[in-house]
Amino acid sequence: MSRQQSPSIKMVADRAGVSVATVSNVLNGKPTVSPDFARRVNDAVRELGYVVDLGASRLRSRKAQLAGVVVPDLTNPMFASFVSTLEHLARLADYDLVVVSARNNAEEEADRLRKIRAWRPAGLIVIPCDGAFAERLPDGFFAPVVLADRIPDAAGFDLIAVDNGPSAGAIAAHLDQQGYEDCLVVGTSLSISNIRERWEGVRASAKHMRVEMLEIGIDDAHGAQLLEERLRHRPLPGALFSLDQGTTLLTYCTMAEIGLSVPGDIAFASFDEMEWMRLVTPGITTVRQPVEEMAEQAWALLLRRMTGSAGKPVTRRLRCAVEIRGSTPRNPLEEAGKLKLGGRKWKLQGEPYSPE
Amino acid sequence: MSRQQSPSIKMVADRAGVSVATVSNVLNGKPTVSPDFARRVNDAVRELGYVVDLGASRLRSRKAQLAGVVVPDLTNPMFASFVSTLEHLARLADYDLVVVSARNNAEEEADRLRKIRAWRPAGLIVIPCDGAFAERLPDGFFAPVVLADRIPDAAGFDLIAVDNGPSAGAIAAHLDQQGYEDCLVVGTSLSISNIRERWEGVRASAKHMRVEMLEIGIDDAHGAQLLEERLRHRPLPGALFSLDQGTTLLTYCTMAEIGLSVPGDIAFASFDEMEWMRLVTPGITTVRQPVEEMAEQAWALLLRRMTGSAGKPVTRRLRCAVEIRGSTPRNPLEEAGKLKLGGRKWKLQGEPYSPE
DNA sequence: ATGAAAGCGCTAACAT
DNA sequence: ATGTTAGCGCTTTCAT
Repeated sequence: MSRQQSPSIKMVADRAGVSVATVSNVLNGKPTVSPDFARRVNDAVRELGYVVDLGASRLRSRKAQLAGVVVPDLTNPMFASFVSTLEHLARLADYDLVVVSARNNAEEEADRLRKIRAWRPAGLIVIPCDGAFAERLPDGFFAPVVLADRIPDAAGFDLIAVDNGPSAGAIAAHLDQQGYEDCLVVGTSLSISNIRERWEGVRASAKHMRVEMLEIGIDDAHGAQLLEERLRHRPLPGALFSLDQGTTLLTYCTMAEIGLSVPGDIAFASFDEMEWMRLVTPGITTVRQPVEEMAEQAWALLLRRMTGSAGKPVTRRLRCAVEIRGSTPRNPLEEAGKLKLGGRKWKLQGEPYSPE
Repeated sequence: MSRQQSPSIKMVADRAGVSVATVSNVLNGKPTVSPDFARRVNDAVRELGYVVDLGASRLRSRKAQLAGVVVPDLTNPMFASFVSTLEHLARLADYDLVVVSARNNAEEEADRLRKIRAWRPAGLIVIPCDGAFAERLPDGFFAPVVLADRIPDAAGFDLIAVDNGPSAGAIAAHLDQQGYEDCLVVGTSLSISNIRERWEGVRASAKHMRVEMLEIGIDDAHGAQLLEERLRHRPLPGALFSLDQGTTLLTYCTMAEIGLSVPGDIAFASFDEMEWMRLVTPGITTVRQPVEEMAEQAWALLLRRMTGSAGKPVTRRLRCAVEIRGSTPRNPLEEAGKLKLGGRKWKLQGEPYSPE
């Protein structure tokens, strides 16, 4: 197999019998080319299978039309969906995208962030690994950055996230109204802004219900152990609310393993929707995040910056949908006549809002 | 916000008081630079936050160190995992990756394939949308291409896939041994090589059991209708085997909607493992594909080609694991004493093999 | 060991 | 309307 070279603009020019400038003009749709020349160029392009060299083109024209995307983990369906939507939007705007995953590792994120600069992107969309993102951004990063999903410790970035607090609060209020007296809230770590906001939301909204937070960390094995200890301890809380995808999976499996049935022994709700949640019986009550919309807003914010808009960093929050299912029924243990609310389906909807 | 330029090698050279050639030599680890100069250069690099411009570097050095990856759909967890593994491997080999999704659309795939040439990748790993892939590859594509997961109609590519036939056959044999007399096999379309191979595998391995193929296409709404029609028709088959992820989801929901219980009314098995399959009760019997290994092999094959290895296209097949769960119990309707086999857990494992 | 200069493929300014 | 030429940021001879 002989490794051939890609044809260059020079070869196209020679074959069409014109100058390279004319080829470039045809390719870039400059209106000053005669139809005859244009045809000859297009023929040559087709015959050679010529495609412009983006690297060279960008180098010379100083036009970027390239954005970078950094996510914590591509195998997380939420982030995959985020990236997929961005890809679509970028294509519509005739931008290229360089996508990298930090593989859930802050060091690797720092490395990717450094490396991605080598592509000279016109802008960056990042879902940071954790709040310390700003420290990992190489200083003197010259392109605009839009952060999504997770809130960094440091200000100064355009930001798009969901309304973690109110949404988690809606679940807590629901459990409250269903008559549960205590709720175990489980999440990886309060050092992650999302988890912190959700926990605060729960605390603010649980009127009658006692709430208790359990941080299980990122290590699944250790987390499962902590969780199992708590679930074997008595009294067992009436309800369990898990604050992120990984924790939900771990929790659901752990409960099954130690023989706790949902909702017979314990009610169960989750932040983050997964497809199996409507397949199991009963279905799991969840908060569904508007991932596509988050991607759209992130792209809109970045595009604004890349096309030169200045001004103070913007923060936008999107509303989530709360999906009430069978895993959080009216508390059967509750004393009769105590609370009489508890609808079957809520939906927080309406325009996204900007807190400031 | 003043949009600053990224620093150039020239600025580094000026600041360090050396020539650009020396800076380049330091950056590329050439051994001929004196320690003193190297230090001055490194200091300047750090102070300016300089990162090489990959576009310019690649243009001049004619070194690629860049591979393209095209998958049908990033939101499919299997493909996401494939990409994530590739990303890791590429990084280890100091390659960059350009990842694009065809968004389940052959036209878009063709477009991305054309577009990705502009990056001048040294090679391509593609999971094609369908068998007609070769027609969509621009002629005169100058880089080596490795195809994964799906087999194209035309030969001439390095190929890595799973042993669809034997694995699907193992499920069919299992159902057979469990005493089911007829099995409805459901998949999107036999025009997709995977589905075709799986169906052939089923046909070859079902000894006593009658098998029937239902193609439901890629349009979910229409597919659900076809499936519902068949499932309302009597006699209902004793077992259902769904051949791909999308179909499995659709099938499982449709069965639930029309009130068929698994395995009470019908046994159920699926090709492709999803996380919820061990969470529902009973668990779903599945074939689990070795996605990571497929990515590793794909990368190994491509790397071989990119580093100049010639020779005939290679085809490799990987073994899948068959996971027997509660959704395919011994057939309760079966006449006593007819068949007495049916173990609880199979695993096809061992070295991957190459059929030729 | 270091620097000057050429040139990768392309676009843009300018000349014709 | 077309061609000529300079030069984007970098690496690589080739002098020194």
